Amino acid sequence: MALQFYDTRLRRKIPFEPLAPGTVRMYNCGPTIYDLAHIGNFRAYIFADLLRRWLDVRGFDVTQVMNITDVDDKTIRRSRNEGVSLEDVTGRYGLAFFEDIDRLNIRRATHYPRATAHIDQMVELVQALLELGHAYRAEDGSIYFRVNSFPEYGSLSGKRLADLRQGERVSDDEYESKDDVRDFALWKAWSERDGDVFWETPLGKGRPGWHIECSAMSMDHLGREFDIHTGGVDNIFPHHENEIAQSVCGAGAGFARRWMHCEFLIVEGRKMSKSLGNFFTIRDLLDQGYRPREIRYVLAATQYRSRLNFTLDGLRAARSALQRLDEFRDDWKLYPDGDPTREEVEVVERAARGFDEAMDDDLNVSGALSHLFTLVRELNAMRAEGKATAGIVPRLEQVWTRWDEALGFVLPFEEESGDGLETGHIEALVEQRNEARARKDWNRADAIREQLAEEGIELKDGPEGTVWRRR
RNA sequence: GGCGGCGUAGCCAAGUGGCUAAGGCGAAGGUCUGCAAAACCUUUAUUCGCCGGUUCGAAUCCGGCCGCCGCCUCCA
Repeated sequence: MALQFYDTRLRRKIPFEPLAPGTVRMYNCGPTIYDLAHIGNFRAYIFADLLRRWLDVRGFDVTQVMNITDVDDKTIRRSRNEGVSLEDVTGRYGLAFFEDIDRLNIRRATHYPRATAHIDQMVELVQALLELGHAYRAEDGSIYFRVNSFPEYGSLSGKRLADLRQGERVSDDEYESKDDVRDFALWKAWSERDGDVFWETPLGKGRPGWHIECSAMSMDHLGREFDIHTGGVDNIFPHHENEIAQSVCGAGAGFARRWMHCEFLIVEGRKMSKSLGNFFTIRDLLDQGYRPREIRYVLAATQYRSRLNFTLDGLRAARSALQRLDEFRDDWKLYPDGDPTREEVEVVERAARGFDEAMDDDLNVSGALSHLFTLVRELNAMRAEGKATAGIVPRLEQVWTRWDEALGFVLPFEEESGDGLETGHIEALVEQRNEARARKDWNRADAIREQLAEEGIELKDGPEGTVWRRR
């Protein structure tokens, strides 16, 4: 089966063919850095990461752009509430964001453009929209996009322009000067509330609207037309709908070829919210003793278009599952010499194929994992029967590495395995202990085991020998 | 009101017309073992919210019902 992804606009899976063979240009809606991101946000970033990784594995040359929103209502409000500068707030939470994505083993995107560094591009786009008659300046000096000027408006979300009249909750005085409640801000004229956050531009004194940054930055870094645009389902309307309108009208091009959106997550079966006390940041979970790798596993293991039920139980289950993978890797060391058997080769190749097919089919990570775990079980069973051979290990290692490239949690993270102890030193002690055990000198053997335990090394005695692992 | 989604074993979660309904966690047995710790193996849904229908054949398609949920102007 060929590589295919679900397209939000078409509402079905379609084969993936990039605009330029062999290269993919992708834009991901990124964080607004006004506070710590929560696990719901990270599900979206993990989704983008899984997509990017799979395209990497599939041999595409990927240019990945994720925006950083560093000026909007929320960042401004926060800086005012704290009485600090906007840069203070965005600097702090921008740093936290990168710390968190590193911890979660999310690959760095090619570019992380910031809104405040692209004011010129936004101004240009708004000017073009004004000239083309798609935008107008309202009494308050703000500039709005005229939704009526774009007949295709609503095609992504499946909303018809005429239906959008309904929810007229226009009580907010912010909207008073718009011609039509459905119109949205491209440029916000400076107001008291903005304090010292403003730019003097040909459009006047003010700041950009939220939607315009993604249009300007994606086109700046990826061109007027690119392959994939991702985000959370909540971005479909109005954010992405507005992006399309601005971009297509302003640049006269197709903008994003396809749209992919990741579902929400809920926590313990309920919507995540601060009032329910089920609101988690990455740091909250780390403080409770959960590991980044376990968080990544949970966020990745459910197919991105399904709603994910995030539970602490699930994190514990992830720990057990990951431990099973680690044990399996350790056990390769014990496979007796010999050429790979036909059966072994079949087990490995079937799993390798199954994994690829599942991932090719709209990133079905759950399906891919089932093939991975089936391989673990089958090879373990063969080993228990003395039918596993060291001859299979090179191929196994190759496949395993590919799986880690794709998922990012198959091999242990560096930070969790390395502690500076010399391998030679450990193996010498293990050797000494086994000599002691052979002499039935249990005191000596136990002393060595304890010594190693204090250094964070765990021993596992089995019929084929002793393996050690860093805890 | 408009648009859309979901309901699969104790929990999480694939599968969306046809081999025996993936996989993980948990649980129960067993193996290994100087002790210990762990690990490994096996078993664990005659059935896919309920009721009808279409079909040679449905968890998968259609209709109805019950339950849960999302979006409808700045929330991943």
